[in-house]
Amino acid sequence: MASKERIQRLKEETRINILDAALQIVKHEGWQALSMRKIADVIEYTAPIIYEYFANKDAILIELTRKGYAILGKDMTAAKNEHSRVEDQLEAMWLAYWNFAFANKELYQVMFGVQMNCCCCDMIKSLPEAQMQTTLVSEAIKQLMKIEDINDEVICTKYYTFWSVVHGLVSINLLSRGFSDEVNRQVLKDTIGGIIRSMKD
Amino acid sequence: MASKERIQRLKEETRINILDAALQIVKHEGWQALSMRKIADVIEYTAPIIYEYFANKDAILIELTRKGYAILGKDMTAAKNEHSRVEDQLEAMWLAYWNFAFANKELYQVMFGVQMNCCCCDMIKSLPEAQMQTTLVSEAIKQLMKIEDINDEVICTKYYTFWSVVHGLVSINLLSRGFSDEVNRQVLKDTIGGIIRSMKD
DNA sequence: ACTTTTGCTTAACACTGTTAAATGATTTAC
DNA sequence: GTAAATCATTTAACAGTGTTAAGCAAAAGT
Repeated sequence: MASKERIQRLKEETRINILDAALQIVKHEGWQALSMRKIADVIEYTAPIIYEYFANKDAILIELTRKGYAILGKDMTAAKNEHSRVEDQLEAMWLAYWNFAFANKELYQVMFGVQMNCCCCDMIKSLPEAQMQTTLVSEAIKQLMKIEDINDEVICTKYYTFWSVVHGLVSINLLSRGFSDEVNRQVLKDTIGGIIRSMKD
Repeated sequence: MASKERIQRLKEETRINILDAALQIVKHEGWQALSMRKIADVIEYTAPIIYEYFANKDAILIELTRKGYAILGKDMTAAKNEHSRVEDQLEAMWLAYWNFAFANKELYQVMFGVQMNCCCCDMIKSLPEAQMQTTLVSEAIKQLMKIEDINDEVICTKYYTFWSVVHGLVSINLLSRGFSDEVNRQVLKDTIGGIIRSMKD
């Protein structure tokens, strides 16, 4: 009767193997290349047995998402516990978030839907249409800052700050993580206003 | 010999039809549902003729990306021209960016790679693992703020602001739009520091 | 020893992007 | 006006995708 337990353990092991295989494939070839048959190849089975462990491909992605959140939670908790002042805790937590994203790029991508569905990543920078945005904003920043402070890197930093917060807000909303319009408008106004103020003095 | 031009015009028309059809399908069924055969169905041709106009599916996405940048540039320019003070111009431009994203959700998604590859959007909120992050940060925010200011909505706003800027930074970097590590660290530190300071007074 | 269950594979379906060959109409050449 | 060549378009095919159903052989239960 103990063999039942051994079998149960083996089953859990292949379940983990499936997840590991999926992550391994994604790390090597990207999300686009992940397929049931490739996972099966890695775990040395055929594709249909995966459906004994996961309802479908989405279920695998969801499980990896959960895994990601678990690690992120752990990392942020650890970061918090390394500091006593709340300010430091807060800063450390977001730094942990940042570090998590790059240490677990693939998990972050599936957790928050960050990925191109075409190979244009590096090509976009060469699109002339894509430079209008940068130019427009950079010009305004230049005009707003004191002459003695004008410095390409600081303009870049300011532009980047604007873009990050707006893009962050937008993408969180596009993935329907539903904050109220009230909150959205508040954040948008406050943050942009804040950055503008920080440039004037 | 004028028939050559007529034919040329027709060709350009179907080129536009392809792009329109693609966008239409995506608007109705999402990026995941976009296929060459469906595009062909809409323009009332068979799939292979699309390759007379675009090298492959990616080329269509890239073209839509360019279209998106063109609209975004136009919108931001118009927003700028409606104001005379540079501060107002800057704010209006980012508001235009924000509005563009929701008025052209599908274009924004392909431009900046914002999309889930599994249907977990609304389900994620119910993941217990996903709440750790929110809880941890919200706790810290609560501790840091004056007692009389504690208010669920303002905590939500602050949390959201943190998250937006960090997530924005992360996703821009994950799509390899390559700012230097120097700039990244600067933005991260400054912005987080700024938000923390804004909570203490 | 016979039956049932289990573990796994093969085969299939309906899709996907993409390419090559075939077809049929239109234009060009003589 | 007829023959040749070009053009637009389609059909067929290939290799891949997620997913399901049927089959099969070994193990387990009786």
